[in-house]
Amino acid sequence: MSAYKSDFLNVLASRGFIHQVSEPEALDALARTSKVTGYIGFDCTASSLHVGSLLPIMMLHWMQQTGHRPIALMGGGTTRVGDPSGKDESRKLLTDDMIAANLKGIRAVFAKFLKFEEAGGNAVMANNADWLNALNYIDFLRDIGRYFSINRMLAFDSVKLRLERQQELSFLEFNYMILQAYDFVELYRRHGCVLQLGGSDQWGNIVNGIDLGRRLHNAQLFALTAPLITTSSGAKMGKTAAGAVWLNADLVSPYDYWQYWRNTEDADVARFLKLFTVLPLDEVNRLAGLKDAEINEAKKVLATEATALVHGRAAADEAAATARTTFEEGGLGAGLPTIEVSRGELKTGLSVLATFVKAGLAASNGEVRRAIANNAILINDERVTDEKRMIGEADVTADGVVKLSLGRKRHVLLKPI
RNA sequence: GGGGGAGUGUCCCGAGUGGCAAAGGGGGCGGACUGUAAAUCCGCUGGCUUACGCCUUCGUAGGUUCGAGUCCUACCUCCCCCA
Repeated sequence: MSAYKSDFLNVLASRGFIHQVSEPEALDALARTSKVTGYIGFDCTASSLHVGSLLPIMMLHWMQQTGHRPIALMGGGTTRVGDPSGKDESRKLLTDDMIAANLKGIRAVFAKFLKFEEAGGNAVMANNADWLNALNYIDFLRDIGRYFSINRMLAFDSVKLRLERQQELSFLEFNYMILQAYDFVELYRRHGCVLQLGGSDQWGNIVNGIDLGRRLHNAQLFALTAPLITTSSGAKMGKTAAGAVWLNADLVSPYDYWQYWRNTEDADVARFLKLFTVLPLDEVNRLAGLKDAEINEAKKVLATEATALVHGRAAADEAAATARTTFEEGGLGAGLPTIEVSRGELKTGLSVLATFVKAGLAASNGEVRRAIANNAILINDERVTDEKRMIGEADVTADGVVKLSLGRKRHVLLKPI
């Protein structure tokens, strides 16, 4: 199904990771005969990566699995500049403290997907602040800047779009692509890295690095980009009403993470199984063949496997079990999100409005009121019609909790302590 | 430096004659139908309030007015034309 001879490109291609490759034959040959070192840069713009970043991480994972060496590059330096690619407006400048904190949050995720030295693997974690922060402006301009043509930079999409839409592009951001190109070359020097992977929007930035490598060291470097993943309905991956689907457990619980994947649209199941799980393709194809209601089985596998990658097998199984008792048996899943209240408060009685807000199911009392009017509020699976309804000790079930539901999908347990 | 235009509901786009909590989309949430899917239809989509109502909101700060998103002044930001 794919024309590649190397395991590396074969696996990526057959699982749907490849959008564009520069000089595919040469890279294929290289990957067949030697250990390739490749990297992806991750900017530290938030305290956690989200589902959107999963695709590049999976590429690094497969890279290592097929016998090569992945580098996860933290953008400690480039985040101080801000990548204009795909952005309509300038990003707010992050303070160095924020960047440092974000970097810390992001870093931990990689150990789940890659084997670093401490785990007996060859994966490398790097931070471009290590070399970018030390640059001297004049030296940099003379050594690197001389190779960049403004004429050509203006033609890059990330720049062109801003100019065409008459949106501000600061000189600071304009320099991002130069720094990213420099990163590539620096990693080539330090680690013999010859491949940069990334999302399709990174193509231009990566190609710049290839050019620079050729000019400075006569090196042959390669680019490989992944397609932009949207759902079949065209929505971007990883955004829900509650916000981004973060990978860190303190931001999105394994249960909610599992639910995110469980609710995948039918048309996306096969594609997502290939991209976001490590199941063998045979198994993926079998699951993808399921039709109609049976495809729900495939969705559960997708949810559990995807959750296991990020949060571990135990958490994934627990999320699956919670979902089963909650949705299929109509019972109380022990793993549902839980909030605690004192018995004293419960004895006095809690208002429905305040409690649902406290449970995070609604943002304001008004929202709960509207939800009640829409028949969306349930206590112990019983519809609430009176917004003055109080929650008291009598509502505590035999399981020792009160089940709060917004609609049929979102549940929170209220636990007296 | 001169002339012209723009900034709207804290997700986005976008209408707005002095009576405006502010049209219409998209997105999101909920309901019906289903399979925790899609499509479709319906409802909701500033805060507080049982409610009358009160409060906050149209770039910022003042002003005119019974009343300002709308008119006036200054300022900020962006865009276009001229220099």
